[in-house]
Amino acid sequence: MANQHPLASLLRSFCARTALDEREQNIILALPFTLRSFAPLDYLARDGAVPGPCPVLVSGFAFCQKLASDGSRQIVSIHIPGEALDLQQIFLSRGDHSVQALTEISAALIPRKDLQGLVRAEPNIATAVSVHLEVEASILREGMLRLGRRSALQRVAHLICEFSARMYDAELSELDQCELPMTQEQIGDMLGLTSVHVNRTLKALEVDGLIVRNKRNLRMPNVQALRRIADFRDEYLHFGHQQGS
Amino acid sequence: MANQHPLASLLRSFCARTALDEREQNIILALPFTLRSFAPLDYLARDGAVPGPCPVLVSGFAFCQKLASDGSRQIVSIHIPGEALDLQQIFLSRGDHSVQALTEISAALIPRKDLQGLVRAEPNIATAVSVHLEVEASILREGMLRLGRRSALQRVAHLICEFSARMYDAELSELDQCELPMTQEQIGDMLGLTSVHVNRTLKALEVDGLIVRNKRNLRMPNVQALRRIADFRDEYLHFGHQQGS
DNA sequence: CGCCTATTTGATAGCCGTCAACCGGAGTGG
DNA sequence: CCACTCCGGTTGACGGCTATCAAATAGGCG
Repeated sequence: MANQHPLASLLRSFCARTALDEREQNIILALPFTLRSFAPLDYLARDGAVPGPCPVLVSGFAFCQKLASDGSRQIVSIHIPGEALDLQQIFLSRGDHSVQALTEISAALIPRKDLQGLVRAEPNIATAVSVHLEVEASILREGMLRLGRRSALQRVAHLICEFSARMYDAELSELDQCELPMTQEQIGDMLGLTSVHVNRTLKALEVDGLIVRNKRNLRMPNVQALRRIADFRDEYLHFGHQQGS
Repeated sequence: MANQHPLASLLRSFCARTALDEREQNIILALPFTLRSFAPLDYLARDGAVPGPCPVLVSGFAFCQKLASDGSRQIVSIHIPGEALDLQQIFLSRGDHSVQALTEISAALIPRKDLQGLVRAEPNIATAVSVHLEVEASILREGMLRLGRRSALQRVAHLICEFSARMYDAELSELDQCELPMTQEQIGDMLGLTSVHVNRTLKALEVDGLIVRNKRNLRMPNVQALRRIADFRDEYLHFGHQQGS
């Protein structure tokens, strides 16, 4: 029932990290929005443009990217159902990155004015939004460590660990199994590698028995071992009830 | 006069991006804090620890870092005087990165409770804090592009451009000149390079006439050319009056 | 003066990028 | 139904950028 509301899973992730009473929860669920579908690679926001309404992913996957002037792409984040896509920019007048659909998606578009008003009027909800921003920033920092200081094998393994951990936390998959919604080229654009090398690296992980592949579906027979070689610890994802004292 | 208040430059950067009236400005200046000095490499916050009071840099430089389990370090951000160091974590119960002094610094330590109370009671100030978080996140995303998709030469040039642009915006240096407060090893830890290669790269920039070095003091005879090869555009820093509509 | 750290330079190795070709499945149109 | 096309995935050969190892220089400080 509650799970059928398009914003239910966003609310769920807010409540997991910040205490919200019933009235506040209902205010979030009462936010105005319009549901819209997007095809793969459709833009939900453009780098340099004035931000539009804030999209919340109802189903499907999306990513944020930046382009270098030589055309090379860096995917800076990937988003799973239930996540807000553009909270990063509710108060900025220009986008600093683009947001694109990775798969077919359905998104609830919330007018920025309403979100801004909510943040002004409701301190607890404002806190929840700040926590959301802080967790996203934490994931970005871990992404920098991944890009700057890890080998290709570690990067790919780490991405798999992070993605499956987030999917598991959102109750969207098992911990030892997930379906990566990206092409190998997109994985490369996320990890600072070429698609060719991503391919070789996935194969190496498979030869080592750390993953089993079937198309883009991955099974991890030994999650502990995979996390060890990836140097993955999930603290930076700030799962669970993390309200500070 | 106002510039002598330890929080004056933080307030200044808030006001540059978010409209705050005089009452609100005075509330910020009335925040309780204790001034403290730190020696280079002293910790202001530790990865995994419960966050303490929030430090605001009054003088000197600081950085945030994460460690991989093999001991290699990734510096994820560098901070200049006037910046808040740990707003990222005011609402989180565990730090996800460490904060260390880069040089001798003086910091105003603000109790987290007071900051949290401020954010709850003052919507405009809460907005200013959110904008601060969003700008920091934007810098992290550009950092990911730098790490993932740029050559060593571009990375070093880009870092110089970013640092000098931020120092210039804070009115702490000229646009074509700055003093990098980091060792070459720390620059490497920021850019995903070794100190040896940073050294060679700095030399290459100097041979190309893009920088002139005197110890750690840099002069950029041709800022435009340096920015071009760095692929640096300052929009991601969200300078100026950026309050969204 | 002597120690320690930061910088500089050289030689070598290796990870990953580049280029190129081929494969395989899905969709399309004849 | 089958040929064609296209995109994503796979594999091999080769090269280059950057790491690694090593050593020498320079500067700061007791």
